[in-house]
Amino acid sequence: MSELLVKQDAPMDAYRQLFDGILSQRLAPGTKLNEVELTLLFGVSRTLIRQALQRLQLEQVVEIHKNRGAFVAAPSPDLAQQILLARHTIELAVVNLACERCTAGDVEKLQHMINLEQSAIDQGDMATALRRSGEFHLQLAIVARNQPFVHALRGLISQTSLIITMYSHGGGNACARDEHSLLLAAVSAGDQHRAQQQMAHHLGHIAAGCDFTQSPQVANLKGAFAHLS
Amino acid sequence: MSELLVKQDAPMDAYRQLFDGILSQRLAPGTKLNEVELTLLFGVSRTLIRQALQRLQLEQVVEIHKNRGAFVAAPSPDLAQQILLARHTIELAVVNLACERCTAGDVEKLQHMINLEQSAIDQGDMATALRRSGEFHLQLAIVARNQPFVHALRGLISQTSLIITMYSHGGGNACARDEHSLLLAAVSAGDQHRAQQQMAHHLGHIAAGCDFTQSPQVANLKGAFAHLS
DNA sequence: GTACATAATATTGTATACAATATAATTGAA
DNA sequence: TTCAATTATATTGTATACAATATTATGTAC
Repeated sequence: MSELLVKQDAPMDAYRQLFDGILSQRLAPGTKLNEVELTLLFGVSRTLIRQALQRLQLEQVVEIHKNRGAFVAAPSPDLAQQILLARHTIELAVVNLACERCTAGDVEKLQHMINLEQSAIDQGDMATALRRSGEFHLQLAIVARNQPFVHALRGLISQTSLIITMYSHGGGNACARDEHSLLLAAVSAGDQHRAQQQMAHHLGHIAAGCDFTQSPQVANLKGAFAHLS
Repeated sequence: MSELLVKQDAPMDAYRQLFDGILSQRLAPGTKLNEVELTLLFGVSRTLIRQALQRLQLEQVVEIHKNRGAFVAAPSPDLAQQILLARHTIELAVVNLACERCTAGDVEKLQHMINLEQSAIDQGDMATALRRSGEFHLQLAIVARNQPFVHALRGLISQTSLIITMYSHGGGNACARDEHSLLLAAVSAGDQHRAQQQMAHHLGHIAAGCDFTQSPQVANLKGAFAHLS
């Protein structure tokens, strides 16, 4: 009976593996995503690989250059700031709605996600923590019951992960748990003003932890040097 | 020499034809989009048709049901209101940025688009007018110089067209030209407060022109009845 | 005639084959 | 050696072939 639950959705799997790889920082910004390599890695044909890549492109996590191939996105400093601004706008609206519509069940789920994020931090797994942090924010949009916001935020949160990878200098986001907890407290209390303040403060921290003045460190040379060993 | 300019980007063409068809209301919400039919219409293989359909799906203009096929999206009343709310939030932010960044060239381009929209109205071609109206709003986001907003609005504007097709009862959007002109005046003057007020008023008109209480009129039965004649 | 079961067809899902383009390697000349 | 031109290779773009699923049609029992 359990075998029935292992329904393998091949196209979704390829997409999700790539997505997780990027958000877990195993695939650095700028990395070339060779189609046949991915074929061998995931055991599906190029058709599905290309489907996954196109989807990731439309989420702005991957860039596809005609006849050149797909690359993990590497947002410029200018674009990065556009992304953070857009996120700011949408998340303020989201948290506002969430205050109105958050149920007891929602609070429980959000609290659970905070705990998961914290346990990743405790284990020193910052990549997982970053991914979980993003999932918390996305869950807020789900609680807000606005599908377009969920859709837009999915891309923006993913891109934020790339931005942090590229521009953040260290421990600026260690305080995330407290901030998420404070945010959840305000939301579950239905206090829109305080929730928006918390969200603005939280997103401000992310931006403050980044340095956009120096050119980004695109670490895609790693693979190019690997064959010399 | 002119032949060189006719560089046919096949995948984009298929996408654009479908997109225009939907936004010009030639393809009603709920219409089944048969892949081989589209193959014959556009003269490209199913590969490119499926690419275009996937892209339209990610813009939420098309729904794809596994093993069932693709359909022109038909947002429910609930989803429709989520879409209009999201659009409201983003367009207010956009118009705010546009006030700060609008150049003389931008004003000229926006004015030109208003004129195009008006000429379509004058000719009684409301489908084209609706499409041009959407292009004006999208151009505002371009003027705002925020790529994520452009990206999100592209989908939201397209979906709004579907919503108007499904739920709007007639001449509610005839006043569009005046409103766009007033909006442009405020933006080019850099008057953020007035521009936001105009935008809110304008989007309010769209929502006011719709009736979400009665169930939507999905006109995809037309084809089903055609063979009886 | 209706309802169900079964077979035929149509449609979508995935993999592969071929074409077009870009990248890398090789050769030759200055 | 260095640069350019050319060939060879690798990679992406598109079309087609086959597999899996859904839809429709047919037939039979009641």
